[in-house]
Amino acid sequence: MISFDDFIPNDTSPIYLQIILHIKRGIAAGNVVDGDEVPSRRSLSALLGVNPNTVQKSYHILEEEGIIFSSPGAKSCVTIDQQKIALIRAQLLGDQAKEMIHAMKQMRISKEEALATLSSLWEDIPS
Amino acid sequence: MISFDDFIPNDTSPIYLQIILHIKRGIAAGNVVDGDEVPSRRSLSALLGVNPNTVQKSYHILEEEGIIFSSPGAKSCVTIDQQKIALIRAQLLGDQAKEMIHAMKQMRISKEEALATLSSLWEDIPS
Amino acid sequence: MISFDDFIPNDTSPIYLQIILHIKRGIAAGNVVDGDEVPSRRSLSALLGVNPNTVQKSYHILEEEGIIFSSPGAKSCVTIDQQKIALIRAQLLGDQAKEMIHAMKQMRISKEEALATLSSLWEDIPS
Amino acid sequence: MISFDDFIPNDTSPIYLQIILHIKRGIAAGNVVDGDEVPSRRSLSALLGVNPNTVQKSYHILEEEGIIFSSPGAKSCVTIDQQKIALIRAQLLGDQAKEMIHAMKQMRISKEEALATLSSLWEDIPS
DNA sequence: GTGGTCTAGACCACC
DNA sequence: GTGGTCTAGACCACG
Repeated sequence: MISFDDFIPNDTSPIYLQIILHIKRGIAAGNVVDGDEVPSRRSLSALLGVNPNTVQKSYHILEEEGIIFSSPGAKSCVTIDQQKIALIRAQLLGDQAKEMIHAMKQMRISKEEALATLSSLWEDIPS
Repeated sequence: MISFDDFIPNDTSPIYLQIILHIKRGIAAGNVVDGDEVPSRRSLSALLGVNPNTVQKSYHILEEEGIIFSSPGAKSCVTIDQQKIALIRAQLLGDQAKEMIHAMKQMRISKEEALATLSSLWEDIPS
Repeated sequence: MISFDDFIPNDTSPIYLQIILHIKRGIAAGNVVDGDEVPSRRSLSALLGVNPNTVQKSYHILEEEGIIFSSPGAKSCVTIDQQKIALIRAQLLGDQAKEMIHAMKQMRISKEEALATLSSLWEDIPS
Repeated sequence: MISFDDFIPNDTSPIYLQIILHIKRGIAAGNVVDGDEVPSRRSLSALLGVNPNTVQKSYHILEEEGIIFSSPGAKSCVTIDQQKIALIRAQLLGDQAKEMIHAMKQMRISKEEALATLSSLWEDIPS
């Protein structure tokens, strides 16, 4: 089951997109296997303190992307194989790295300073 | 004059925030000195393909933060000293690094793999 | 519920200010009591033929003045006591009278003619 | 010559409309006769502390309404007869009275209180 | 359905 | 030309 303990909402991006991203990252982390359940709309909305509709919207999009599968009355579950997981992981990792590099270059920060900063802050961020 | 050639819009964050971030990164890069002009609302909005009002909102917030100065009929300009620049740079660098680390940890990606990915992609991203 | 049947838009003053004025006059008239609902942004904008955003602006200002109270998803309502009502009434009455007198004096119209004109037209204006 | 000593700008209506109204009221007051000069663009803009373009806009509209007449190089002057003056006066007086009555009725203020308020404040407003 | 925000286009006043 | 404001329409999150 995907954990949402480390979900940190930010208000510059729509919540439903943040939820999608969180779930994809959980999948990339290998925390889920094919057939795993996802939290129910009700329980997740209660946990995150958001509206059930918002969670519903996230799940609906993930369903359209073929990542989760719902059937009426039953729990929703993840439908994904190892290949897809690797793909998602590579995609998210690459995007994040590119965004970081782009930001650094806009600020004229050298590769060395960027890597050193990341390295020094690494332990400070809780898992 | 601050350049917007390398401005890459993304649609998950409000445009006016992206503009603010771009300008702050330009300041952090040392591309701007005290008294420098910023592009007019109209010219920048035409360049970015957005509404002048969106640029206006960005500039208004930057003005409230004491980073730019405007007066009716005249060009707006940057009002900033070296200390503020250093502060903005440290803030942006730290925030970006923390976001990267948070994403990596959510995906259970090790420090080594993260740094290696950044390193290998560094040259691919144009300045 | 406050009525907008007798709302007459004029195009020399911003609509959002006219809406604010109309609501304050309704309060001064005693048509509204503490806890009364105000029309929703959408319904009022449809009724007046303006954009919901324009109504939103009016309500936002009234909220800053402590006259109405809003919370997401719920209906907005009036928060006002008898003292505030008397204050608003006195303010609006005084302002209106002063503006009338100022206009009369600019046109060199005597007090007698002004009062006589008001008196003779009084019945012609529908409530 | 029309006086602008008692011109009191308010920021809820465009300045060029306020200037037009002021001139019309001056005409209604009988302060001008046919052929009278109006202040030059430059002098009036300096007096009111506004931009010459704004005064120009007011004069242009008055010209289209046939109230003032300009010819290149010469001073602009009022072209109006006694009949027109009476018409303008009646119009402005009626409009002002109607607006006052409408406001009073919206606030459920009686004719007696309205007249009494006007009467009591009359001397307080400077000519 | 509700309130709140973001983006868009037109207009006003100024240099 | 410049900055500033008002109105418009679409979208997000909530009850």
